[in-house]
Amino acid sequence: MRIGIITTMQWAEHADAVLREAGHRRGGARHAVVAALSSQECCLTAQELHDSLRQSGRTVGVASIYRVLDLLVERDLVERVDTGVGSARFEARQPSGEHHHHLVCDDCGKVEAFADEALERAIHEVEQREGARAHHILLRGACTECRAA
Amino acid sequence: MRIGIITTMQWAEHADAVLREAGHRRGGARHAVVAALSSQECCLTAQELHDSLRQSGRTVGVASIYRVLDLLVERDLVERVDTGVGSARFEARQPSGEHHHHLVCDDCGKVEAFADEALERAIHEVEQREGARAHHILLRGACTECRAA
DNA sequence: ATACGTGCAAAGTATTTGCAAACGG
DNA sequence: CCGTTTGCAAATACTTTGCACGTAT
Repeated sequence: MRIGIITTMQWAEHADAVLREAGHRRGGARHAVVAALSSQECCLTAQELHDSLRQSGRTVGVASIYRVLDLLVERDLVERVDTGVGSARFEARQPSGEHHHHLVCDDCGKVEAFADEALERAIHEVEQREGARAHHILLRGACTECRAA
Repeated sequence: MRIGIITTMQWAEHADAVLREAGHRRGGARHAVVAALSSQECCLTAQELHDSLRQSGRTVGVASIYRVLDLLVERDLVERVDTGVGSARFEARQPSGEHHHHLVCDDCGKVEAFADEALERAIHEVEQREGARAHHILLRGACTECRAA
């Protein structure tokens, strides 16, 4: 079970390697954004990244954050999630293909993760048939918190 | 096969009925937007709706278009599709539950529709399990045109 | 050394809001 | 009549771009 498995920790190195091979230099902003993304379970907005970096003492211009994210998305290193509520969200894409999808709360806009194997199998078939390279699924409903309240 | 089937033509009346029961009045802008959506197979942007209405001689303020769309989305009469490319898109939601999903072209940004029964079954189960009310699936890849080119 | 990366501020889109007039029930 | 709906313009939210400077290779 070791082959093909790349842990979250290793994602940052993987991203750096891909970009280096593509001829990109690694400035401070990109390094900080990649580090922040790699330590994150679920998707973040550009603003959240910006705030989180500032709190760790490394202020990065918001424009650089968007530019780095663009680059990462182009290379399929990061997935962009558009929930339709607030700004776009971004999360690291594991090269293993392992991933989850999201539920957006109708009430408070919060985003939760979910995963399902049968669903993945079904969508993988459709993906092949339609010649697509990637997919993303969005559920709408009440998040755990709003359901309880 | 007649029970439960509501055709596209009937969607407009259905929408009007739902909104009337909710205590909304039917002004000209809303009527025009509902009519435009009902005659449309696939999702449109607010701008496309605006242009299309102007061409049919009924100019509607863009703010009203957004307000009407908000109302329709709130009542689950319209589905909002965020492709991450350009603006949000909107399409009529058939009360029968019949619907399709979309593929966004990485190349030109065009949006194509697709449907799959097995996929619907799989996602329906997840929806139940997670307590969600709706779902939407986005594929990314090359559209028919860009694949040919 | 030299081109790429970065930050700032300005510009660009997409969408929402305030307000007064028009209009439906 | 009264409160909703509408259109306009202004405001806001998010993202991209221009440009001068820094810095990795």
